[in-house]
This record gives sequence, structure tokens and C-alpha cells, in this order.
Amino acid sequence: MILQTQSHSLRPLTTAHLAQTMTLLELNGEQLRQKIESELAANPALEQVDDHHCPSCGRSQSTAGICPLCSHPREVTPEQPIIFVSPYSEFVPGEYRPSAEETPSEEWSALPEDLPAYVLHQIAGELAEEDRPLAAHILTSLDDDGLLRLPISEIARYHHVPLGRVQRLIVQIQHAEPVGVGSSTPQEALLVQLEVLAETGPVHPFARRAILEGMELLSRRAYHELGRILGAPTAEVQRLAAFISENLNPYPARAHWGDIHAGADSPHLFITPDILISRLNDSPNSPLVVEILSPFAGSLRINPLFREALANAPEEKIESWQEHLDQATQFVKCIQQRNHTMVRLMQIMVRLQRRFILEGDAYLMPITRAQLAVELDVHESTVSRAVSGKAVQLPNRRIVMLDKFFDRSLQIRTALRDLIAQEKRPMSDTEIAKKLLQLGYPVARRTVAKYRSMEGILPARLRHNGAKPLST
DNA sequence: CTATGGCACGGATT
DNA sequence: AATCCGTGCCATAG
Repeated sequence: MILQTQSHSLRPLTTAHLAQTMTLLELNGEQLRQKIESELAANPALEQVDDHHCPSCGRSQSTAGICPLCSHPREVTPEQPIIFVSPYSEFVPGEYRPSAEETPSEEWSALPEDLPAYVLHQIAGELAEEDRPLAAHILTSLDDDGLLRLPISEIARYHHVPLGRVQRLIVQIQHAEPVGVGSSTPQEALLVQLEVLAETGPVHPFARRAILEGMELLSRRAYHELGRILGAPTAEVQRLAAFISENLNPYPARAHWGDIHAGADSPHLFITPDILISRLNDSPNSPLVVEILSPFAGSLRINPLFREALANAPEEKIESWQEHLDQATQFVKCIQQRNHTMVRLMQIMVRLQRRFILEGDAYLMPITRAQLAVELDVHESTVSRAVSGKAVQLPNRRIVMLDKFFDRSLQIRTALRDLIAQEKRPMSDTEIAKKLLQLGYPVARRTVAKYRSMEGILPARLRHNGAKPLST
């Protein structure tokens, strides 16, 4: 009867548990990894065990003891996502997999690292020894966007090597992840990406020509004019533009584009997703697979040997050992709690934002963290912590921050973008506001202006011919 | 006079 | 309690 006061929930969480779970939630993959490592090093009671791997798909069978991918699908309808926690090492960055065999998983666990090192690691294998300094030179000369602004000839001259060799090297670099790095212009980067993309799937038929001949029109969103040049209807050009902005990125170092002008991503750092959403077997109409990447292989548990040792421990050590044990138990629980929370979070997230995940920005539901909190029956701040600083890789391979799932204005902003893309002549903000209202988005004129600038769209007057360069 | 961007306020969100 | 976001008002540019 004394214990009653503690908690109304089923979970026997002490406040200490709670506090630690909170902190763990807040960490993203990389930070969590460090945390676990230090904990592992400091606490002999803690032990990391390798789990069995599923013979057919190779995934960890960690918590449930069954393979989520091989055993679940039979019982699962396409609407029901498969959600599980999966060890980090299975993650293939960007899934472009330039040369799949050559990427030892330990390399990636060091992420995020800076861009030059990141790229260098990838190409190191196929790099001739004497090309290394050359590559290093090129990579360190990249700007924030991942583009090489230095003339190639200069590099060649500096190292006294033929131009062709530098060019070959650059081609190599361009094909590393992020595809297109080391190009000298956004245009070139797009072309390389297109080429790579074409190897794995269909690309838009006009894409190449549009980039080649109509780059400038493309960046101005002058779709009509572009259509004339390409000999395609404007509607087709819009589809093309959508294709390009979905799949290609003129600034390879930026994780996603669309908010090119926001410059929100921390420069130089590479974002490794903490969550991976894909389709089973990559085929459409199959269930979504949501993997919560856990930064360590296998699972953590209390070292049984330590427990034994504690039983007949020397008198003076008992206390400190017991403390270790408690700490370890709690830590393990907290990790599990964290995973559990993440899984539940993603379940709801996928249910609510299914269309957004599959079909793009336009279908983002305006959800607030608070709403999610009541569904999950956790405190709002818990949700807040859980979503902050985490990145998700969507089925279309774009990486977005988890906060984006809560962006209340994204839906309207894409509507606005479409509207402007389709406009015959530049519309004033007031007109746009009116159109948006018709579409069911009541927004004030002033707000339209704000959204416009967020999207990097020029005011009506300047939209007609004055081109604004894509850069900042 | 119209279209925009800046500043600031109030309500919602975190 | 701190912050973010949509809006209204006003100054300014065209």
C-alpha cells in the first residue's frame, strides 16, 4: 500500500529510469553509440552479445527472437507496416551502393565525419596510391555544397599531372556518395546523378535534355518556356521538374533540397539516418518496413559472469559491485524503453503520415507533437525529445529530419509551390492567397509572402524574367 | 496606388 | 517559461 503512489502506468519505472530514458531518447544514433560505448567501458556488469542472424535475410533477430522480415510478412497486410529495431551495421548509406562489397561496416559507424573524409573512405579501395594526394586536394577544396569551384586545370598544374588524370579521378569521386560531389557546377552534379540513377531504374525521358539545355529555365521554374524548347507540353515539364526535385540534388552535400535557401543543415556534417523506411523487397504495394537503427550490433544484457562474481565477492567490493549491477540493469532497461518508445512512435507516425512518406510533401498531415503525445500516452516533451535531431530515410531515399513530420505549413507551401509553378503569369501574393483559399487553405496575404520566401520564390514582379541564381 | 518586406503582437506549440 | 508562427499595421519601393 505504500508503493501505490508511484506511478499509474504498468511500467515499474523509477524516476531515475525516467530521467535516463529521457536523455537517451534525445540522443540520435551516433550520440547513443558513444553513450553505450562509454557505459560499456565503465561498467563491467554490462555485456554486449551478438544476436543470431536470420539465415535468409541476415537481419538480427534480437528482441523477439524471430526474424521480422521473414516471418511477419505472411501475416501482414500491405497497410500494416513492419516495425523493428535493427542493428546499425546493416545500413547502407543512401542505398546507392556504388560498389557494395567495398564498404566495411566499421567505416560507417564513424559517421558523421566531414565530407572529404567520408568520400575518401569510399573511393580509397579503388584509388591508385599516387592519386591519393590528388584526391585529397580535390576533396578538401569542395565548398559547402559539395561542389568543386576550382578549375580542374589549376589542380592539374599544381600537381604536374595531365588533365585527363584529374578528370578521371573526378569522375570517380562523383560516383561516390553523395552522388555528384566534386562536380564543378550544379548542372554537372545533376547529370552525374541522373546517369547513376539510370543504371538502377527508369528516369524521366526529358531529364537529360532539360538539365543540359534548360538548366537556367529550370531553376527559374519557367516551365512553359522550357516546354517550348523541349517540345513538350507544360504539364509534362512540371512532371519532369517534380521528378528532378524528387530524385536529384544540385548541391550534393546538402541532404535534401527544396529548402535550399533555408540552409538548415549543419554544413560539413553528414547525416546518418536513425530510422529507415523502405518497402519490403523494394517493390511497390508491399508493406512498409520501418527499421529503427540501433547503433550497436546485437543487444545489451547483464553479464552473467559478473552476477556470479558478485555472489562471492570480497567484502569490501560488494557495495561498489552492486552499484555497477544496478546501474547496468537500469541502463539496459532504459535502452529497451527507448527502443520501445521509438517503435510505438513510428507506428503512429507511419499510420498518420503514410501518404506523406509514400507520395511526398504535398500529403503531409499537419500533426502536432501534442496530439501524438496523447496517442502514445506519454508526456509531450517525451515526443519532443524523441523526434528532435533524428533523421529518417524515406523509401524514395531522401533523408529528412523527423521534425519535418510536424511541419504545419509544409502542405500549404507545396501547394503554393505548385500554384506558382503552374501560373501563366506571375501572381501577386494577394492573388495567390485567394487561390489557396479556393484550395482549402485559408492563409493571409502576409503569410503567403512568408512562405514564398521560405521556398525561395521571388516576388511576382521579379519572377517574370529576372533569374535568381540557385545559390545562396 | 499596389505589392512587399519589417516589426511586433497574441496565441499556439514545445 | 521560452519559442515559433500567423497576422495585422506601417513604411517603403516601384
